[in-house]
Amino acid sequence: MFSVVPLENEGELGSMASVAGDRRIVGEGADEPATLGEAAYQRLRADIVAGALEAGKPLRLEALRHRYGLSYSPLREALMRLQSERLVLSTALRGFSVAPLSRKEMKDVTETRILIECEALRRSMRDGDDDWEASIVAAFHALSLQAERQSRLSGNMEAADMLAMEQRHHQFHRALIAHCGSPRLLELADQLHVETQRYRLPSLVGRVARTSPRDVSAEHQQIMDATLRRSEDATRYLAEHYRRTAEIVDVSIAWP
Amino acid sequence: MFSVVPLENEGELGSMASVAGDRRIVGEGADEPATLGEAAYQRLRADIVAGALEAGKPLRLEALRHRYGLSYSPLREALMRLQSERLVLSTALRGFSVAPLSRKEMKDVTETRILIECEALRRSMRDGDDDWEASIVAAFHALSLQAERQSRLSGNMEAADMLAMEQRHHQFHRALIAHCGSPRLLELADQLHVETQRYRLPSLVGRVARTSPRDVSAEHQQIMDATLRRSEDATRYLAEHYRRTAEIVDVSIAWP
DNA sequence: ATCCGTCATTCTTTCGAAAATAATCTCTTG
DNA sequence: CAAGAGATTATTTTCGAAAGAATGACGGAT
Repeated sequence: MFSVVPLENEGELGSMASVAGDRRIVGEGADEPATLGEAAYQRLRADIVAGALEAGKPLRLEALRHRYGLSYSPLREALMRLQSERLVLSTALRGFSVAPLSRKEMKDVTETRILIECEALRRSMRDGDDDWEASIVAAFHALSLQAERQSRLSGNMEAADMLAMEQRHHQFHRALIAHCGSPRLLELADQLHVETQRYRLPSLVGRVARTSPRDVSAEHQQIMDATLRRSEDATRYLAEHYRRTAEIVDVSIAWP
Repeated sequence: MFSVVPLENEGELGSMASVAGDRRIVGEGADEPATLGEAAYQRLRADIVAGALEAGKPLRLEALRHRYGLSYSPLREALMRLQSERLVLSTALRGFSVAPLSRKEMKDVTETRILIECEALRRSMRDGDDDWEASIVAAFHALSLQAERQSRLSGNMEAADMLAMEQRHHQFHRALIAHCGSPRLLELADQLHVETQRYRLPSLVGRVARTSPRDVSAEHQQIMDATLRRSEDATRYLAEHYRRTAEIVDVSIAWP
């Protein structure tokens, strides 16, 4: 059922979609997409974020059709959506291409993300209740456990571990801002998160990124503590956290 | 070539797309869309914003097909895009519908817009040059002229005038933030602007909105002056401006 | 009457062939 | 040898028929 034809560039990561396994309690969970268009969207998105579809390269319909075993319609729909999310570019009658990466773009995404998330964090701190605090602590703990395991098995950082780590990380950051009360802000944060992933993931898969003696856990701890005591410091730490990451990615990527 | 079938509800505004006439200097300008999908997107968007496609109502493909004289593919692509922009909702195998309007939504859009535009204004004030200032003054002047004309011909506020006014208004606000240096922020502002239009336009077309003795021009003047002297007041006035508008729309709409 | 299947109907989604357009190549001609 | 017209190929875009899913209606059993 999975015939992933390698589409021009050799996909060193393959299709990393469908992170969650097949556990399903009732009819709930990260269920598989009901429609082929949705599936196309998810797989394309995952492949772009993971770098399996190289930035800047054109996306030929025929190639995609073979790669994913789908017809034009669902593919075009997915590409249309991805275009709105800035992961794909398209020119009128000349088709689609993977949106290119650039220093400038990364800077813009990072700063916009800081703007959005700091505001969301501020509102969450203003209105957050006990459950909100609890979910932050929980997410932090889960993240710590994963990081612990990771550092013990250091050396062979596999793609699967990477993804697990990445998910915990995302969940922690989302927990922080979850109580902001604005669906729009949360959606924006998610979207910007995906875009930053494009920059972080590929630069981490190969090397173990031990270039800088950075204690990410400590930074998270700091953000959480400040958040729980509802201090405006939290937003400062958060901004710093994101800027530092961007800085490291910046120097570790071979820009085009 | 134009057979606009009225699709269930009687479109009292018809398709208000293609604001700019047919002037075209070289090959430039607000040219017509190169592809049917793009055309579908623009017309659907215009019709939703103007209220010609009623909020909450389902969008049956067959009806759209007749209304716009297009086939499924371009329509679905357009709807997919509009979904990403929150103008259209869709459920897996149950098709599309016009995104509903709600007090809560409007509040959220307004506040998010304030967040984005105030930041963009701040950055513009920090980095703006002489050309930037000049374009603001120009946009303000054009807006004033239009408002002048409008108030003289008061009483019969036609849809065309409404649109012209709306455009000048938008151009003024865009000029303020144009020099922020972040494409993303500008795009977000545009998107949020479209969403707020949905709330303002329908509530203005029928009545002349003389419910409140509001001097909008004065507010614009105030914002511009503060901006030109690079005062932080500008962002406060801007926020107030948007909140006041939201307030007025709120009381003048018969919420569902 | 209420609940549960079954069937018909309506609507969405998908497919791949056909049309339209861009890109590339060939063959002139100045 | 460059430049341009014309033909050829590659690719995107559009179409409408066909497949697939949801909704509603009907009828029988509880």
